Amino acid sequence: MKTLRLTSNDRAILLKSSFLGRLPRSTSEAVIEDATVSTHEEDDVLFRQGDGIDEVFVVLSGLVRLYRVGKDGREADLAVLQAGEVFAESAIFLGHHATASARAAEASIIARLDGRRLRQLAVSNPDVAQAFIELLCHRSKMVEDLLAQDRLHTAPERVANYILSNCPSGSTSFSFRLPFQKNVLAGKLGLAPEALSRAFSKLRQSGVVVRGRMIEIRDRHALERF
Amino acid sequence: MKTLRLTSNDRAILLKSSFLGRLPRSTSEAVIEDATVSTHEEDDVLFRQGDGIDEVFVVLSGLVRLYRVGKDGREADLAVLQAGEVFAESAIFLGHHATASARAAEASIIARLDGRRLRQLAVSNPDVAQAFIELLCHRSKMVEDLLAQDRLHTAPERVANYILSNCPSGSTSFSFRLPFQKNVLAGKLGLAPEALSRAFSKLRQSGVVVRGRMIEIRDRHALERF
DNA sequence: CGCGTCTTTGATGCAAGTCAATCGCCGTGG
DNA sequence: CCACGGCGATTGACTTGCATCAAAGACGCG
Repeated sequence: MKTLRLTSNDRAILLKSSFLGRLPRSTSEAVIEDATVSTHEEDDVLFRQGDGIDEVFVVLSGLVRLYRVGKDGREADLAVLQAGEVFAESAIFLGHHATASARAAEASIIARLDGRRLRQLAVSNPDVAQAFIELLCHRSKMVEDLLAQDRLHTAPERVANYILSNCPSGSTSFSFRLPFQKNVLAGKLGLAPEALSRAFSKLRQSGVVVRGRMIEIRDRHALERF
Repeated sequence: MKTLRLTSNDRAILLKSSFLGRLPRSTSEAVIEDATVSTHEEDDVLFRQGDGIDEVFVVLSGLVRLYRVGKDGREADLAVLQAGEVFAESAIFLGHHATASARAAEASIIARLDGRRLRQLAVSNPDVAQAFIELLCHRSKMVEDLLAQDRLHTAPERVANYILSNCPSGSTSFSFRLPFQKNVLAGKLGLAPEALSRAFSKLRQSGVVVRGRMIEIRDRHALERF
């Protein structure tokens, strides 16, 4: 891990991030004033569940997995975060402890915003408070979605829903590129990699073609019925 | 369902609720000024996923299940809420749509707080914004906990953890009363009732005795090891 | 071209859901 | 007071979905 300065590209991503993107430009510029940046290699651990942290993290590039570990060492993903996404935001309000561990799933660049300063801003500036509230609402909804998927759907159904969520509702046929390795997708969906593979091959008969990271949907409606 | 006025007992519960309890007394008194109250019988639906709602709900007495339904009609619980707990708080910030359905799991009394007024307060009063932020942080953590439990632990382990979470860490032996029917507990843990039953009987050999709603733990440490 | 890594496929085992039958508890009414 | 009926809880038998282990196949990169 190496610490460095903010490039102008980094600034652009920060300003469009799921948190700062909700703020008026002047405010967000002020917030990133003292941001720090660090680079991490694949598999670097950013923090562990229970660690004391007082920062909010933003992915500038790369991929971060948020997970909990069971006592046998297995890791269950709670979220997979891409450029522009924010994480660990509740730690700064909740006893300054990480509620999960975080690890780079590929080489990544991460920005950190000081927790104390953000808390001050949240009281003095209603826009900042509002942005936090909306961010947290989205976070809750994300996790609720995951939980509901886990409890209601089988592996092929979860995969179908994931594909559909990456698919514009207009067109009947469509194709897109997975934003990460199948390995990581499996984790995000709460599946073993083998189960993901089998799910894909079951979906082939509903018109889903997988080649490498490219996913092709021949008939959106066949998938929805699934 | 019947609408009625706030009793003084209701007020006391509201003021200690997970949301209003974080506010200075003068503020929280103002917030509940225009609260409305309604009673519901067991199995009454309060709202369905996707319904337009612009209120925050507080359980005054009884029990409410928050759930999503799969397309086969099965219901997966996202939370089970008791007196003093707040729900649907993110709807008022997130497009005024319920992200889940809610149903009384037993006869219940529910208070409603006007969404528009709360949003106004959240911008004008930093304390209110802060209370929302903390509430949402807790909500996220709750759901994350559930997801992690589902993904990392077997049924008996989840039940053991549930028991431990109702158990003071000091004493080695302990007993308590389930706050609701086993049926409901099963739903909350993401299990079929039969699976919960089997889990309990597996835990008997670790010193857990179940009689009706009473749970008795003979040796806390045996459970922790499980 | 060859090697390592990611992915797929196959075989097997276990956890939990489902269906069905029984049990226990409690309240009702004879 | 006891018999009955109803409902929640338990138990058993079976099925299913997924994890796991092992091996082979595909892909990318040096």
